[in-house]
Amino acid sequence: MEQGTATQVAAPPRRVATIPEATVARLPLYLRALHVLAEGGRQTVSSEALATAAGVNSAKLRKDLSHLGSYGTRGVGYDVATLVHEISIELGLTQHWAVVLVGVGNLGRALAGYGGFATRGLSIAALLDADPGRVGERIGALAVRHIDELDDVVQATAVSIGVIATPAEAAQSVCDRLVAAGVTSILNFAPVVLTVPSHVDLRKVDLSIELQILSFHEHRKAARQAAEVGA
Amino acid sequence: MEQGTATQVAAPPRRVATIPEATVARLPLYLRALHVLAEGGRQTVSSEALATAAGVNSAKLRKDLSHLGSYGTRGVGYDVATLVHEISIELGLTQHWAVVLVGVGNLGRALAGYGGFATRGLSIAALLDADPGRVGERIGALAVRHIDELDDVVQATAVSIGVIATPAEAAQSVCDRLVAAGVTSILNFAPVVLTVPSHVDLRKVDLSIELQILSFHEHRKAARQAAEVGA
DNA sequence: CCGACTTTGTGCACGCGTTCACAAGCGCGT
DNA sequence: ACGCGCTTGTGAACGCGTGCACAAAGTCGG
Repeated sequence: MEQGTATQVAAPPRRVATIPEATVARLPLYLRALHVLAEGGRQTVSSEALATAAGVNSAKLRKDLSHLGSYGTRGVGYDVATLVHEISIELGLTQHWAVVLVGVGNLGRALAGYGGFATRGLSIAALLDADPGRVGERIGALAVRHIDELDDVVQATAVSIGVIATPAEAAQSVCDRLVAAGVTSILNFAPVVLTVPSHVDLRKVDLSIELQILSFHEHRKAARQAAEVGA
Repeated sequence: MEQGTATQVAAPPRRVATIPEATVARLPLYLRALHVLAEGGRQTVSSEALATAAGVNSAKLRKDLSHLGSYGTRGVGYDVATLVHEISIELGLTQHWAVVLVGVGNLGRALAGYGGFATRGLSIAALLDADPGRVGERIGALAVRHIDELDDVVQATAVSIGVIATPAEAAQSVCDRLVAAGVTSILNFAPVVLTVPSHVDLRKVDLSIELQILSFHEHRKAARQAAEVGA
């Protein structure tokens, strides 16, 4: 998230219509709900209905959408098709992004096959792995290639997003190689803290963390019940 | 997160040492970093060092830990073993939680095999699937059983946490069955918004959302560069 | 035993995000 | 043509989370 040091001209007063990070994180949610509505033949939708479908509060939804512009009609709601289009533009999904996925273990395989993973605008350009035993294996339409081909792949298909699904030990090394190859956004599934230069965007998903948070809440519930019985 | 309606006695003024949700979400991070330090033979660690290892700010770390109590020593730092213990207690990882995983597709298989998934305190009690073709298949130490055995499994092994890794269409139905069977915490990997009674904790992980957020940032970076060149 | 140094724990201020509540705006029926 | 009802867009208040900066508290060397 750190801006700093890299770009010396630094934030021109030019309005780039700054959208809050929290809003950006919800746009994909809205987009998914809208796709479902569109497939159901729905033409327009109210903030209330869309909010319910997306699992959020309607006021929040309206404020989020207001950051994109005024695409609703008072008394009617939002045009589903228009909103899909506008959100897609905002998320950059109207253009094509090539993704390279490194690490074809259980998780990597799952990600490669994940339907919603390659939503409109995003597509996996290559699957890479360090294990020679896995190289050549076909997963869906793609064959697994060796990690040493990373530079070629990035060059050839203009990859800008990398996904790391390797074991924790290999993650930082793979991350460095991705950065060196010119990848500027990285999604990390390995349970380690990665370090990247400030011009690279890094996001992480840790499957075990969510489970531990649930454990906490179970623990809490149990403690509360015990207290009630005791009281 | 909604409290409401279910528990009629509602929040006794009894101090249960309320910990901020944001802190809870970071505790697993600290725990992981501490385990690494402990394995490296480290006895004590300063907030500065631990913060770096966990990828957060040291002031934030100290404030987070202060919610658990005063386990640090001024001028020295925190005792690694003590901290591991205290965080484990807080997260409820000192007791045993049985997890049932529903949906043994690519993702389910990955989760079942995920090392960090079954951290201390959490273990997968059963793998369930609706597809008869998958029933009987062995994954690691467990055999896949049919979803209809859900109630038996929950009864027999006191399952309190359910993980949904099914296709989107099946998720709500599976969720309802989990709730009916008595599961009180659910982690959902299916890309749909699920509805649960207020006494059930629900968390979700959506793999494609993170990727779309990266797409947004790539898009932004591209737009900014274009603006700079134009200027 | 004392003083210098290190590191925790926290009071405080600030900013972001959420929610309420309502005026402005639009369509539709009459 | 006009008012009624519905829905958006947003101003304002609030609360949570973050980060700074420092006093309190402990260690260690002399």
